[in-house]
Amino acid sequence: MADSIYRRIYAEVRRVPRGRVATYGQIATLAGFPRHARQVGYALHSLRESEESVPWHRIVNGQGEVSPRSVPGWDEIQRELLENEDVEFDARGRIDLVRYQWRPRSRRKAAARPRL
DNA sequence: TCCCTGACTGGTT
DNA sequence: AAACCAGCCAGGG
Repeated sequence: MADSIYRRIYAEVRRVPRGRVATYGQIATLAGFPRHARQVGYALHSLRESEESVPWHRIVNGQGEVSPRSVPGWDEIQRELLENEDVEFDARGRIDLVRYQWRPRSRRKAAARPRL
């Protein structure tokens, strides 16, 4: 299995608290794999029900929007899950990362782009 | 084992 | 602003 890397990714995703979001790139960096944002997406894609403890819905893309997936309808579910956690979407369907992005260590200006 | 595909991102055109 | 392009990695046929 690919767990060595996927495991690290899931572990980081699990750290994202309710009502907050993280970006794919951010998770990749936190997991120790800078520039592997795409792998984070793949890892989440391969999630099974058995891993439902992973809050996949709290992961959004670098622009604060829910990434479109191959299966239509999923994005709506993700948005609902986030709204249930009081995460707000603007008229363009985007989340204000400055306000909602999870910042584990220090709270900085929270650039919309986590430095890779 | 080769080949294809897929929840991304940042930099260039 | 939109389209392209190059990295990046694992799993299934």
